[in-house]
This record gives sequence, C-alpha cells and structure tokens, in this order.
Amino acid sequence: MARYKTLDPSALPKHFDAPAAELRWDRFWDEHGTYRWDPNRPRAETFVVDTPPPTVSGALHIGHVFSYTHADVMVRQKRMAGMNIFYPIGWDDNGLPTERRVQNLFHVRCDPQQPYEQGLEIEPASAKGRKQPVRLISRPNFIELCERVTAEDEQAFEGMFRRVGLSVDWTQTYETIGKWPRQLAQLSFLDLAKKGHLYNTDAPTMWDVDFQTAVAQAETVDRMTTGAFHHIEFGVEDSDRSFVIATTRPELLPACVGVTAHPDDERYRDLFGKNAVTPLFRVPVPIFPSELADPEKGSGILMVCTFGDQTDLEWWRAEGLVLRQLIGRNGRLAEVSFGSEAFPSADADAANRYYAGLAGKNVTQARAAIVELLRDADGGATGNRASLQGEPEPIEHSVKFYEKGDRPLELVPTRQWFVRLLDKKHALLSKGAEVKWHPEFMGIRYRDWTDNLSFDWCVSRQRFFGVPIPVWYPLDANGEPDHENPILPTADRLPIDPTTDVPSGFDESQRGKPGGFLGEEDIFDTWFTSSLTPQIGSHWQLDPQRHAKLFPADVRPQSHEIIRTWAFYTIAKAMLHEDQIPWHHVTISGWVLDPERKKMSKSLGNVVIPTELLEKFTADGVRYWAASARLGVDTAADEKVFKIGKRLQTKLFNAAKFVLSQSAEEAPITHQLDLAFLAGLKDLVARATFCCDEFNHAQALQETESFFWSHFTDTYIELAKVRARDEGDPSGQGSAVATLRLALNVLLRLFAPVLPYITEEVWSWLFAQQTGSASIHRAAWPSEADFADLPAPADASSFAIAADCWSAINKAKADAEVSMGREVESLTIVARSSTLARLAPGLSDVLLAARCHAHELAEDTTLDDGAFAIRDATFAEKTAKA
RNA sequence: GGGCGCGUAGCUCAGUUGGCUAGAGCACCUGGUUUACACCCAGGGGGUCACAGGUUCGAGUCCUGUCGCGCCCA
Repeated sequence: MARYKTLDPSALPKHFDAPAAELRWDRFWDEHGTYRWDPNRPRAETFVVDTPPPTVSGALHIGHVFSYTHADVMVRQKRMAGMNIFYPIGWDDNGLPTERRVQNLFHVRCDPQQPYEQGLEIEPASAKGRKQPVRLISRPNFIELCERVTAEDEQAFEGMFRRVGLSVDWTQTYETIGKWPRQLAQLSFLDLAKKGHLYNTDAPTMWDVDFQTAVAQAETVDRMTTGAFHHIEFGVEDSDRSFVIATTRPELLPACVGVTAHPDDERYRDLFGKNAVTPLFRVPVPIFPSELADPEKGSGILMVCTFGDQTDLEWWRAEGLVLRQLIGRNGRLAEVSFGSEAFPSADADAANRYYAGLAGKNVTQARAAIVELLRDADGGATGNRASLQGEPEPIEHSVKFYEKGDRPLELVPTRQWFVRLLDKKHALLSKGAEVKWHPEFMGIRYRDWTDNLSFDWCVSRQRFFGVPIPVWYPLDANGEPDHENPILPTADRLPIDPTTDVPSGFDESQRGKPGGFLGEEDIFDTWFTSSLTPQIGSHWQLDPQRHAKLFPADVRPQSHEIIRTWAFYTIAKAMLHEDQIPWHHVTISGWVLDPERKKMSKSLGNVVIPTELLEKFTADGVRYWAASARLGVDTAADEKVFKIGKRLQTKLFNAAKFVLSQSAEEAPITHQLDLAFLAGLKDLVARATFCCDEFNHAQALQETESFFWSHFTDTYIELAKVRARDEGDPSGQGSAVATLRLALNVLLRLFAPVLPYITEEVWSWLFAQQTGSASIHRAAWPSEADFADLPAPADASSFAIAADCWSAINKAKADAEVSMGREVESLTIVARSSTLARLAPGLSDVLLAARCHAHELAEDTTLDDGAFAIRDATFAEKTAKA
C-alpha cells in the first residue's frame, strides 16, 4: 500500500491571492484551449449557447456580469457533464449608441454630402473644442471613427468578461458589423426578399426627429409626459353652430384633416356629415363619427391631424382622409401655402399670414406660438371671439418616444423597408410556444407582445454605421427611382455597399443618372443583424455542415427587457428562413437593482460599476452573488451577498489545505461514520444534478454550499479529524483520509461552475495530477460513479446521530462557558436505547472530537427518538498554552 | 384599463407535487483563539408566512376576493 501524496501546508500562502490566481488561470485556460469547441464531435454531444452580443458602446454594467454569469454557470456544468460546448461571443457595435458616442466624443456629425478626407485624424474634443460649432465629416470618415471607438470598447468588454471568468471560446468571436455577420445579414435580406416577406413603401412611420431615422415598434417606449388640453373652438360650415375640441397638440391645427366624436354622443350627432371650419386657417374638414372617440375625454369631440398620434393614423386610413404633412424629418413645421389644393382655405391670405409665424419652428416653439395666435379674436372660428377657450389645462399622459430619444416620436411619411410579420402572428405564437422558457411565465411576455403587434417590422434606418441594405433602384428616363423593382445583388457578391458598389450590368458612371441606378443609402435596424446570432454562430448559408451541427442552438440566455426585441426577432428570423425555432430553451435573468432595491439608471446615479466589485470581492465572490439569484428574479447588488461569496472562497481554500495535508497509508473506506457521511454526499450530488437539469443552478449552489459548510467543514471534518491523524489505527485513519479527499474532490467539482478560480487552484494542488484532468473544468461532473466502489452504510442516519450527539456536548460546553476545545473529564450521554444503538458507529469519533476522556451511556425513555441530553459533565482545568 | 411577478425574521432571500416544532446568511446577544480557517467556531433571541374568506384530516404552498409594491403592454 502506498502512502497518500500530501500537501505541505506551510508551502502555501496563508491567504488565497485571488487577483494573482485570476490572471494565472485565465492564461492557463487560454493556453490549454480549455473552453475550445471541438468541431469533430457529433451534434448529440454538443451544447450550443447563443449569447447576447453586448452593445459595446454602452457602459460596463453590473447587469452584464449578472446575466452572463448565469449563462456561464450553466455552460460550465454542461461542459463537466461531458458536453462539447459551443460558446461564442459577439460585440454589437453598429447602431445608434456608437454613433452617439462618436458624435459626443469627437464633437462631429456625419454629413453624407461631405467629401472623404484621406487620413483624417480627429482627437477627442476638449471642453473648449465642444464650444466650437460641430464639425461635419463624410460618411466614410465617420465610420472610421466608429470603428476606432468600438475597437477600444471591445477591449474593455473582453477584459471584464475574462476577469469574471466566462468560459467563452474566445476563438469564436464576431462583431455584428464584421464581414461575415454583414454578409449574413444581407443574405438574410435576399432570402426574405425571395420568399416574399419584404416590401418597401412610402407610408407614415414612427420617426425620431433628433436622430432623423425611422424606428420600429419594439424600440418605442411610452413615457408619462406633462402636456395640456387646449380647448379650441371650431366653426361649422354654412352654419352659426360651433363646438369646442380638446387637443394636446394645438400646433397641428394647420394639419387638421377632420373632426370626430363618438356616434352615440348626443352633443355632436347633428354634426356628422357636415364640414367643420378650423380657426385661423379656415380650412373645411369633414366631421365623422368614430367608436374610437372617447366621450369622457376632453370635450368628447376632437380634431384629426396629420399626424398627432397613432389614432390619427387609423382615422386617416379608415376614413380616407387627405394628407397634410406639416412636421418634417427635422421636426420643424414645413413651408406650406394655404389656398393650394393640399391646403384649402376660406381665407387663404389670413391663413398664410398666421402660418408665416409658424413655419420653421419646432413643435414646442410652434405650440407656444399658435396658442398666442388662438387668443386673437380676429382668427376665431365664429365671429369676433378668440377660439382658445380658457387657459390650457395641464395633464399627464403617456407619449411614445424612441427608447433612446429625447423628444416624442412623430409620424412622418417616408420610404422604408418592412418585414411582413402581422400576417404571421399565429405562426410566431406557435414557434414561441415550442421554445421552453425559464422561468416559464416569461413566455407570456413573448405571447402578449406578439399578440399585440400592430406594425410590420420596419428594418431600414436613416443612419450611417450599420449594415447597408443591399439594393439599388433603377432610374427612369427622368431620373426617378423605381422602388417597385429594386435590383438585388447575387449572393456571391455579398457583403456589398450599394453606395459604392455597382449593380451588375451597370457601371459607376451611371450612378444617379437617368436610365442608370441609385444605391440605397439606408442601413439595417441593428436587430436585423442581431436577430441572426444563432446563424452567425453556425455560419448559416456559408457552411451547411457546421450549420447542421450548431443550429438550432440549445439555449439562449438573456434578460427580460429584450424579449420583444432580441428574442422576438430571432424567433421570427428562424421561422422565416427555415421554419425552425432558433433555440430549444431561453433562460431569462432578472434586473439588477441597486442596494436600495431601486432600478439602476445613469440619471439616478446609482449604477454599480462591476470592476470595483471584482476588485473588492474577487471574481468568485461576484459570481457567487449572480449564481445565487434564481432566473427571472430581480436582484439587488447587495454587498452582503458578495461578502458571502468571498467568505466561501476563503473557506474552501482553508478546508482544502487541511484535507490535502492529512497523510495516511492508502486504505479503503470502511468506517461506518465515513460511509454514512458519504451517503449524504451522494444524495447531494443527485439533488444538485437534478437542479441543474431543471435550470435551477441557484438551488444547486445553495444545497452544495449548505452541505459543504454544515456537514463537511463544521461536522465531518471535526468528527474525523482525530482519527485522520491516528497512526495507531491505520484502517480507520486511511478510511478517514480517503473520505476527506473524496468529499473535497466531489464538492470542488460541484462548486466549479460557480467558483471557477478557487476550485481550479485547489484542484491543481493534487487532484489534477491524480485524476489526469489538468483542469477541473474538464473533469467529470460528480455522479454515482464517484461512489461506485463504496459499500452502503449499515445505517445512513448514523452520521446525523453522531452530529447531534456531538452538538449536545457542544451545547453543554457553551452553557458552561468553556471553549469547544476544553477537555472533558467525564460525562453521561442520555438518550433512548434505540438512539444509543444508532450512535454506536460514530461514538468513538464523537468522544475524540469532544475531547472526552470518560463517558457513560444512560437510557431515558422520556426523550424523543434521536434526541440527546448530556449530564454530569465535568471539564478539565483550562490548560495554559505554551 | 389588460397581463405578469412579488409580499415569509430587523435586512437579503430559500421553502419541489399541500405533510413533523417555517429555514439559511447577514445583523443582534452570550461564550470561545481549537496546530485548516477570527474572512473562524459553539450557543441564543427574533416570524399572526400582507389581509379576509374557502377547499382539506392538514395550507407559507391550492381556490376566491382585498390591499400594497414592481415590471410589461395599451
């Protein structure tokens, strides 16, 4: 029999140096390809993760650490369970956040009219520089700056993710603006076009006047906003009658195209079918009934404009009203001429005079100006009376904004590309139901969103840093583009940029010329590319074999605020392209709240910076916090929890040092206390594995932690400690040391997904060599196999009984206010005889742990089964310590 | 207005399909340096499980209603 190889504890540092270990192991994992995907193993052994590509221009946020750690814990467990992990990561760099950052950082704006300046170097603007007028630069120069900024931002993100210990395969990274994702996005466009899911049309679209781009329904938010009801008197054509409408948007009065009230509203019934006359501009507009008009709201009668809100759009469509577009793309009131066909007026001169003061103003300015005009008695709709009735009445109402925008969205008719989705709600719902959502109720969010979808997906954006929409339009003899017959590139040419590339059959000289072509200038909605992350990973259309191995993915981890965007669009794309679901499972992480349980936001100034936490509590400590939160549950970034993680790391370090420094002749595990303890550990393994299979990693952690602390370190180690050092009892000693090692080995592996650093560190001391598995993260997840050679204990409860008995002695010591280490001269252990019988296998260890020299056993049938009492304890004098 | 989630110890949270006296950590109190660990150990106090009904032999758990908080969508 050989002796166990042991560790010299004095060779180890007193404390675990986490920062050094983090650097060391990161390098080790990188060099050893520990997290590399093996393309040669079959699909059945592969576990594919579709990770969120974070917006790199955003700030590093504790929310990233939180949800990415959830994913990583899951992945690490699956890897240990034998799966070949495909775990890529991407950076979402295109889109508005980057553009905005570049604009602010360099104090520039993109102006496509500007010529490209070769080798243009721009430094970040100083405070002084910011006071200068903004510098206009060409589109290619602007994009160069975007690329420069994102390259830096990606470094920061990668650094943080590595620091957190994500077991990402860093050879499988991509950028959503990179060549092959760009190629895939354009391939996606061609495929959708071929299948008839795309169209472009000139129609009222939600428009952000600051960013000057169209936005999709999914990117809008309702914000409670202070407004005011303005009561404005309208006249009725060929009549003395008048009525008062209430509106929050008086500046749109010149764009009024109709008036409506509820069909049952007695007050206005007689007006239906007649024309109203607007004040100031004297425009005749039809009065029609509509169920959508709320008699309770305002005066019950209201004006319909081009376009005040979504309902105006509905009325415009349903009633076939005329279009009087006033708000331009820049958010200012356009020049219009009353008395023209589009803007008729009973008094065009007066109308134009009034409007002259409004043209060119933005919405806020125009509103103030028109309120003043409405106070003018001359402009009144009826006789000599100001049409504004009373003062505007302040109200709070919800207004649609672009989620990143500062001013309300306007509905502006523009030509946009759409993906047809409204006709596919049913199919989208059934695809969503095929996916398993964790927690389950998050699937309801998807269902509700899909149910309530009211626009097709607008995928074109009038921006610069993004994937170009790969189309050209033929120009007719007059140089007018034919939008109905766009020219598409062939797939083999992708990726292309239609503003610089030329459609086949044309040459560059024909760009913009009659009979020539025009390149589309718009780019895609970022989600158009991001919705392809499973296909980006699998190289859809580029590598069919790889695609077959990696698509659909197994799991999509994400947070719940992007169910309606990322999850929804990804499901839509997988369905439209291949009639598939993109992944089998979705796991949804909750919000990270501040320590006061408030939502974090920049404006509240309560954002927690992850790097500081990583410094303070180590990666394992931060991961512990994230991993202890169940999926879907909003979780406070509470220092108390980070501390527990750090403490657990320290405890593991110390316990491992002790266990691995115990020496003995190798021997089988035969002692009943050891077998009974290990039976409990075997149970734990089964429960933890079950939890992981159910995506409940938080519970697996909790059970493991609780077992580790209370059963292993506080109890088993203490009970077995003396025997483990008893050279006079080789089989008992060997059994104890073997048990300590087996338990540590198993517990380390159970903790490894959550605490990758400390477990790897400890593993490297002896187990790596002993097992032949260089990294714990490539070692097998614990299972029954770890206990296969062990006989069953005669009584599995004997460990708990021994622990209870020891506890009773400890209580006697605590009551006597002596230390736990105090020697006991003698005591009497009292219990039922059946309890005493069950104590027998562990009694000697209990007495040794309690430092008890002499004892008696006594029966007491009044005690409960399993209960102990300690009587007649006499303690030795406190020995002076040398 | 509709949907979803939550409400358990001072704080942060567990609590499977209903089943012993409702748990953990932190905080608090008492005691203890014991050659793995004071980032530790032992012991202790602390709960009308939001409220009101109901089903059941039995409800923190299931049903109905009410109140409060949060989120999503109108």
